[in-house]
Amino acid sequence: MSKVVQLVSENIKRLRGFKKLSQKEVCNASSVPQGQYSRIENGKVEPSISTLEKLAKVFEVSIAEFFKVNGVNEDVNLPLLEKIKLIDTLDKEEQQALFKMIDLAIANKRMKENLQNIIDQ
Amino acid sequence: MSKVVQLVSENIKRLRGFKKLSQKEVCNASSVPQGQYSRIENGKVEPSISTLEKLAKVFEVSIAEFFKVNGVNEDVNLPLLEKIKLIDTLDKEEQQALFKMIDLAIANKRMKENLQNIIDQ
DNA sequence: TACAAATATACACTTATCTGCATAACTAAT
DNA sequence: ATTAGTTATGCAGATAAGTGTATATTTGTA
Repeated sequence: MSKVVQLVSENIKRLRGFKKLSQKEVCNASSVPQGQYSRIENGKVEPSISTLEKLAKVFEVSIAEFFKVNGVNEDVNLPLLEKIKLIDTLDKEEQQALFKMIDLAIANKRMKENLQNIIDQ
Repeated sequence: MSKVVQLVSENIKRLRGFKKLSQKEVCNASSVPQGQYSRIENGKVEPSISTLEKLAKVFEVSIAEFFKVNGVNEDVNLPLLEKIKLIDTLDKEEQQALFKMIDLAIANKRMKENLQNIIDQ
């Protein structure tokens, strides 16, 4: 199997692990037979675009995700938009934690502004 | 044909135009028969990963490019985007602090995944 | 160890892409 | 209008993915 097919299969396996789903669950949600899905995760076949489409829907990602190399350090100083995409891939809990901090920082800023206004009066 | 296949075919056609190549030239360089290539550009078939791989090489792009809308990946969480815009209104120091935490969360996730991959092997 | 769930494999069959080749349809320029 | 270049379409055979069903095989756990 080609390097790319290997990459796709690894990404699919990784995404399933990330979503904490069994093959059966993915297959029920995507209507891809479990046997075929197993072959895909093991790089035994080249999944068609149609199949990738079904799986991307279940994993809630773009098909492009399947072809991305998740290099280790290539996202240290990404532009803001890239960060947003990455936050999307985090666990719900971690997302919530980040949101709380963001909200806190914003609320804090607003409070400062309000205090300043009062003082200025 | 599905929306995605249409997208892929449009992207391929766009890339060929961008490179100012004829179908024949692309086909010579990729060893994809011209007839088949024409069908791909017109969304008559779902190109396989192998075929996309050959074409990506000629166009000097990642296969992921074929699945991007307007050449840009725009599957972003919109409410999150709004929050990020608010970050823009913060002080530089607070922005940096938040970004550090975001990077930390992302790095942490990457580490977990890598560990998981090692365990899975 | 034994049992159950999850995953991998087997087989027959269907369907679709891929290929090679041929040729039609379209485009542009002389 | 004719020619040359480009793109679209047709067809038959080869190859490979998809499906359904069944069954090994592995993994986790009591």
